[in-house]
Order: sequence, then structure tokens, then C-alpha cells
Amino acid sequence: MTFIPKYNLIEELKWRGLLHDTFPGTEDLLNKEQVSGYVGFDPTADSLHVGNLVPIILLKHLQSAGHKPYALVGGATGLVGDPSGKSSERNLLDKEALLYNQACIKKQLEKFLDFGAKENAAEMLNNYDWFGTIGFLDFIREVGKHISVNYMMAKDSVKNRLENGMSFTEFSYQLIQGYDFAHLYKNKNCKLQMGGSDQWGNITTGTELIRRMHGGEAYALTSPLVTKADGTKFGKSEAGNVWLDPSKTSPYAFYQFWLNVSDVDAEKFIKIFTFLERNTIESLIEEHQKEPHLRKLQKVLAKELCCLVHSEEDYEMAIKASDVFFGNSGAEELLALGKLPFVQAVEGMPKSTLINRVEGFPILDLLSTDTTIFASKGEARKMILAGGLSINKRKATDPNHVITKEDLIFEEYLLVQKGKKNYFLVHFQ
RNA sequence: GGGGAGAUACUCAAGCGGCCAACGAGGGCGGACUGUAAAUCCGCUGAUUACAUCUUCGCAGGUUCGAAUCCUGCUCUCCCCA
Repeated sequence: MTFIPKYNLIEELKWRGLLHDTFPGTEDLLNKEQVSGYVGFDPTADSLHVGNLVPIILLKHLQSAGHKPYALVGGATGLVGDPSGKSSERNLLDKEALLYNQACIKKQLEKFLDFGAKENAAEMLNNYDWFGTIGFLDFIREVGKHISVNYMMAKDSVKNRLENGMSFTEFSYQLIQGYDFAHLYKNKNCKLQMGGSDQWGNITTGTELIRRMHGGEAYALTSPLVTKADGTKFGKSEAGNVWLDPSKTSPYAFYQFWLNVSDVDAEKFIKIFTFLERNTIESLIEEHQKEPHLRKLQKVLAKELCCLVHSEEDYEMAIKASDVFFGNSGAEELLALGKLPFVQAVEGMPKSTLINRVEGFPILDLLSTDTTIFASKGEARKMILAGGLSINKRKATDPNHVITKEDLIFEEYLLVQKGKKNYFLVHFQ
């Protein structure tokens, strides 16, 4: 039976800016047979974040080109800790947290791939399943014997750490990850490992192991690190990491993250993060350049990602809330939003909870003493006098105002707005 | 070991007896404009009960009606000669 890929994966990834490097022969392999490929995800947190989207997208492309994707949760590798890109030794996570993280990540990954496909259903793996039972002695006899320390020391991830030191634990990481690849090669006929460019060293240790242990040929494909034009780190908002878990980063905040991408980055990101076709993207870019103020690219980008990671309903809600928070609408529209969408939109905002008092809160105390919205009363006062503070979308003008029940929205909230886009929520109980 | 220069607010950097909560620049925050952008312009940027008061200019003392500014000691930094 001859295999014909749905499309040339390498070509596709190339124009999208998702290709950094490949092993020689990878393209030929992908064009002549159905390939099983995998990506590993570290359970360092209880949720994936936007930075993990790239490897997820690689898997999706692999699957839609007709190949078979494996998503590997690093239950074992997480116990050790990948030194790649780290300048110092990290603390080990405790086993319970890791188990919890693995479960969370597994659940998230399940959303993105098709596990019911006939020809090339995705599969989920956890490397703890094969590492958990290997003893240390067996491992160093059967695996360690094939790789020289000299070879391991030559990797950037190790070299960069020789000055400041590195534990044996982290040093051996590449062997563990390398063995994953060898194990999957042997047991799942998995010939391809994908990942970020920082994984190159770990991946090549894997292909080397496969050659020495099984006399086989394996392949690799990496994507570049996602960068922003202004040089700041991708994947962070003012509130910190942008997570895929809606309880850690609300769909509204997630939508906002993509909407606020700069013009230059939007052109780049729409290729990387969406599955829109080439001509669709090209005409979108053209439209955007003609009428940049409409920010069509950002809107499409935010929509696609919001729908991919969350849902259409979440997207609709995010748009509604965005209109209220950033459009020209005022206090009336805020009320008209209704309590439920309001609560969803304010999720992820800096928040303070206060016990309601009958006599009310002098506004300056509320802003600086009862909450940490301002560092001092003086600052809060100046902001009010400068016209930079709104309460529930209504400009505050009187620094001596006392907040009482009448000021609350939906009877329990106070939406404090500092400047244009800094919102804080005060919840009264 | 000898000689010299310096330490000022988030950073750089003026000030050298009262007019100093301390010039100016950068950064940060806010306002106007705009695309929830960039650029530009304007304002704020020690605290407080804001008329006014209080605590700040490496640290500790001293002189003086009055000190970031003068004197003494200490700590630290930089430079030059051995």
C-alpha cells in the first residue's frame, strides 16, 4: 500500500515559519510513508501555556498531513528536570505535584488532537509507564553504555553549565529523554521527534541511541523559538504567564492577549498559530496593511486561538466583554452586560475581597489601605484629580467620596479602572 | 603603603549654607490624540489629616538661627604612584 501525504508537511511548516531545523532525510521520509512522530511535554505546571502551543500545533499539522501523532507527557523526565536553556540548577518538583500536573496536562492535550481518526488516530503516552519499572543498574548497563560522557558533555545544555555546576541528575536528563525516543522507536515504530529548537540536543541523543541500540535511523524536526519584534518575551502578559487553563487565564484575558499583539507580530503569529490557508492569510495581511486601524489580523488571530483553546461561546463572551471594557461604552453598557458575563470577564483581574461595612469606605482608604491598587493615598488622590480613575466605568472626581452600597455593581462588585486598561476588581461580601 | 576623586530619589545626573522634597534626562504612571498601536504634546512621579506639616541627599556625630551643601570619625566605590 502506497502512502500519499495530504500535504508536504515540511513545505507547510516552512512557509508558516514553524521550521527551524530538520534531520537529513526527514522530508523524504514524510513523503513516502506514514510516519509516527511525537512531542514531549514537561509537567512543570498544572497547565500548559501559550508557549506550549507551538509543539501542539506541530502535532496537529503532523496529523492533518496524514501521519500519526503521539503526545507524550513527561512523567519520568519531569522527575529529573530538563537543563536545556536553564542557567542554574532547579529544584525538583515533588512527586505528588507532578502526578497532579501530568493529569492536568494530559486532559488539556486531549482537546487538540483527533483520537478517533481511522488511519492515524492520535495517542497519548506517559514515559513514566516505561521508566517506572526500569532499575538504575539496568538503565546504566543497557542505555548508558551506548553513549559516552564526552558526547553528552558536548551538548550546549551541558556545556553552558560547566562553569556554574550542574547535578548528575540534570546531566543525565538527555539520556532519559533519548531513551524515550529509542523506546518509542522500538515499540511504536516512531521515527520522528519534534519540538522547540532548544530540544535539538536532547533529540539527537535519542537518534544516536536508536542507531547504537537498534541500528535504526530516526529523524527530527524542530521549530524556532517564538519571539516578539520588540524583544520582550513571548507568552507573558502583565498578569504573568498566559495559560491555556481557563481557570488560570480566563478566556477573556486569553482573547485580550492575542488581540494586543503588535502589527509585525500579528503577521508572523497568524501563520504560526492558526490553521488558516495560505491564500486566506495572505489576503488578510494585505487587507490589514491597507487598513491597519481595523486590526483585522489581531481580531482573526484572537478568534482562531480563542476557539481552538477554549470555545466559540467563550469567544463570543470575550468579544462582548471587550466591547464594554475597551469600547466607548460607559456605566449603562456595563450593567447591560449582565452579571454572568461580567463575572467571567473580570476573572483573572487583580482582585481584592472585602467585608462590607455599613458606614462605607472612604475612597482613598479603599484604594490604598484596604486594597493594594495604589501604593499610597497621595497617589490615589493624584490619580483622581488627574482624571485617571473610574469606578464602574464612571469617572471618579471627588477624592473625599465615601463608597457605600449604592456604588456597587450587581450589589457586590466595584470595578476600579486606573487609566485606560488597568482594571481591578473589589468584591464585597 | 602613599596620594587623589566620589557616594544625591527607580536609573543617570545637577546642586556646594537659607529661594531644596532637591535642576535636568531616562524610566514608570496618568491625560489628549489614536487602532485597547506607534509617534507626538501635556501633567504627575517621598509621605500625611494636603491651607499646611512630617521624614529624606552613604553612616554616626558636630558647627550654625538655619546643612544635601561646612567640620570630625566610620563604611564603601573609583583613579594614580609604589
